[in-house]
This record gives sequence, structure tokens and C-alpha cells, in this order.
Amino acid sequence: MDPPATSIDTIAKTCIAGRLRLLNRVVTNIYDDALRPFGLKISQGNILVLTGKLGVASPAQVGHYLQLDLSTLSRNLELIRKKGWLEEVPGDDARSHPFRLTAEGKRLIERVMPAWEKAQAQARDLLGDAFLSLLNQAAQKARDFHRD
Amino acid sequence: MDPPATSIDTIAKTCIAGRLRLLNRVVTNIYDDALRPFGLKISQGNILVLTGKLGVASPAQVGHYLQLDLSTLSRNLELIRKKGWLEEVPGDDARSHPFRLTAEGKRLIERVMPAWEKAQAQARDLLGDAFLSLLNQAAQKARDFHRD
DNA sequence: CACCGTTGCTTGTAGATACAATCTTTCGAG
DNA sequence: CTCGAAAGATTGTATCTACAAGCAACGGTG
Repeated sequence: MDPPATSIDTIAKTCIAGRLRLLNRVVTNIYDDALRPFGLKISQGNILVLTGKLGVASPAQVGHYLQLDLSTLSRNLELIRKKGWLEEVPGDDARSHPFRLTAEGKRLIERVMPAWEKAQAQARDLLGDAFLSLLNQAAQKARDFHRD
Repeated sequence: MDPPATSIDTIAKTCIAGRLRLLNRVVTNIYDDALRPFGLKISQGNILVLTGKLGVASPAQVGHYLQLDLSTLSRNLELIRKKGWLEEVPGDDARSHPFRLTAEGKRLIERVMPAWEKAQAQARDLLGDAFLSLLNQAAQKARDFHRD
């Protein structure tokens, strides 16, 4: 018979958050290493490409799609704006702060594409195709996940 | 014929880091919400349970197993020590700073177990069992992943 | 049109993360 | 034994993350 597992053993061996967070660190580092020559971090890159797809984007839109807290996004956007990759656009509603890619931002994305592809290939090697296809489904589901 | 996808489209639709990071945010929030009544974050919880399994742990050991930068770990450990859940132990080598769980730290883990189980069940529902089994393999592989 | 709740976003504060640089201790070469 | 490189960890700086609180603008109700 197996002896009863302690709480410590159970959590250490099975915690989903622990494994997902570990993987997140490793994979984020792969992309950040690849993009470092361009002064871009993948956290910012993902905001840029989503903005590019939206054309004109609002914080609320981007925050929901990336499941990113608006207070986090607010400060991330300020940094990206300072780098000249995003610009504000006037909105009809005075509360809104819509923004879009600058020409420089679009050029940046083209320039980093080869480095991004190398990182993507490394991540694919590490995780495997089966994992990746389930990752897509899970991310889609998580976008519609709302706490309480 | 499909029109050729732009760099923006390709990255937005396929970036592994983007999806993994989104999932990491959602899942981390699930656990942090569940553990908040105890003043514990899952980032600290994972360090605690690993330390519990090791008995006496070194920063290098924990950093490698969690794939966590030592500079990050150094400051996380200081916070956890201040809360009384970890304590330093004397080491033979004056360079080393080994540590272990305190009695209070062990009690904390027992106390949070039901809340952790609820979060774990929510995460399992969100991700699905197929994903979780691949997550285990990938995390194991990532532990042996070394950059450069 | 005056009030008041809601919406959209920013600020205050705190923890997590990593790179670069630093510091002390240890160990090996000579 | 001395010196210099390596090991083990911390400190300086910057970014990412989220909760709580706040602020200004909108919109409906009377």
C-alpha cells in the first residue's frame, strides 16, 4: 500500500498553477531573448499585433482579449507609446482613450518577424504539437472565462 | 485562394507565448483568489511546498526546479521569511543560505489545502484532463531546458 | 436640468520577474 | 601560501501583474 500523501506532496506533485507558471517563465524567456536586439518584449509584442489586427483599439477591448487587467494594460501602453510604436487617436467619447499602431510600430513587427519565428520554433520543439493544439482551445475558452 | 497572411496576422493567430501567457494570467488569478483569505499567493505557495519536500533547500536547488531566476527567488524568499513561513538554517559553506519550512509554514499549507483544491478543480475544468497530462510532460522537459 | 449610478480609464501600492553588476567565500594552480 | 577564477547568492534597475481607490464623462430618471 502507498502511504497517505501529505498536503505538501499532493500540491507539489499536481499543482496546475505551478507547472503552468514554470512553463510560462521558460517560454517567455525564449521569446524575450529572441526579441531583445529590437528592444521589444513579447508582452509588448502581443499588444502590438492585437492592436494591428484591430486597427483602432480600446484598452477595454485589448484587456478582454488578452485577459489583462486594465491597470496593467494602462501602464504597458504608456511604455509602448513612449517608444513610438503606438499613438492615441481622438475618440468621440471623452472617456475613451483609443489607440493604433504607428508606421514605426508596423515596421517593427516586420523587422522582428524572423526572430519571432525562431523563438516560435524553439517553443514548438519544447512543447510539442499535441500540446499546442490543446493550448489554442484552452486559451479560447479562457478568454470567455469570467471570475464569479 | 487565401490572401497571404501578414506578419501581424501570423503572430496574432499563432503566437505560443501569447496564449501561454494569457492562460497563466487566468489560472494564476484563480489560485490567488482562492488563497487570498490566507495572505498567500500561489507564487509563494509553490516555493513553500517545494521547500517542504526538500526538507532543507538551497536557492540554487529551488531556482532550478522552478526555473526561477535566482535574483527573483532571493526577493521572494525574503518576503516569505518576513511572514514567518520559512527560516534560514546554518550551512557548512559560508556562501550558501539554506532554508526550511517553519512549523507555522507547515500549518499554513494544511490550512490552505481545501482552498487550493477548489482552485485546482476550477483550473482542471478550464483546461481539461488531456491538456493537463501534456502539461506535466512539458513542465518536466522545461526543467531540463537551458538557454544558449 | 439636476442628480446619480455606470462606464472607461488612470493612480497608488505591492509583489513577481529577469538582466547586469556586485560581493563574499571557496577552491585550484603554481 | 598567494592569486585568480568559479560558486553561491544579493542588490540595482526596469518591466509585468493585479487589487483597491479614484476621477471624469456619459446617460437615464425625475
